[in-house]
Amino acid sequence: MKYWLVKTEPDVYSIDDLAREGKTLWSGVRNYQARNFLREMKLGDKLLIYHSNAEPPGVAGIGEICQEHIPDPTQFEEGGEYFDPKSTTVNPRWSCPQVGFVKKLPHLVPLQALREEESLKGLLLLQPGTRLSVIPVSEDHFRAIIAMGKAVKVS
DNA sequence: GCCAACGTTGGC
DNA sequence: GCCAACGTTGGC
Repeated sequence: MKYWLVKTEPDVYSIDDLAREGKTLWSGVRNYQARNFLREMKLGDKLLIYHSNAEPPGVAGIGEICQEHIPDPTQFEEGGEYFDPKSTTVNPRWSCPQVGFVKKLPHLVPLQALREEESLKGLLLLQPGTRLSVIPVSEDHFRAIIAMGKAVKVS
C-alpha cells in the first residue's frame, strides 16, 4: 500500500465536503507529474487531505482510494473550467481516481507545525518550490502526521 | 493582493 | 529544441 498527500482548496472542496459526500472523483488535476501519481494510486492507498490557500493551510483529514483512475470527465466538458480541447475520448490526457472519506483529524495539522517537526525533514511537501498538488508520502511520515493530528495542542 | 517559483505555450 | 512570455500555485 502507498501513501499520498493531495491538496485541495477548502473554499472549493474541503474535508467536510468529502465527509458529507462519502466519496468523490478527484478531478481537475492539470499537471502531468501530479496526473502520473494519480494513475499510480491503487485501491486502498491512503491519502492525507491537505487544505491549501486556507487559514491556516494544513492537513485536515484522511481519505483512501476506492476506485482506481478513470479518464477525468471534466476534460470533456466544453465551456467548463477544466475543459481541455486537446483531449479526446480515444486519447484522454487527464485521469482521476475516486477518493473515499476515512476520517477528519481531531486537529488540523498546520503547515507551520509540519515545518517545525524534525522527523518530517524530507517530506516533499516541505521542499522549496514544490507546488505539486499530488505528492507521495512515506509510511513513517504519514503516521507521524496523523499522530500530530491526534495530539492535544499544548500551546 | 503580492510575488516567487514553477510549468506551459508557441514563435522562430 | 530554445527560450521569452505568460499563466498558475499557494504561502504570506
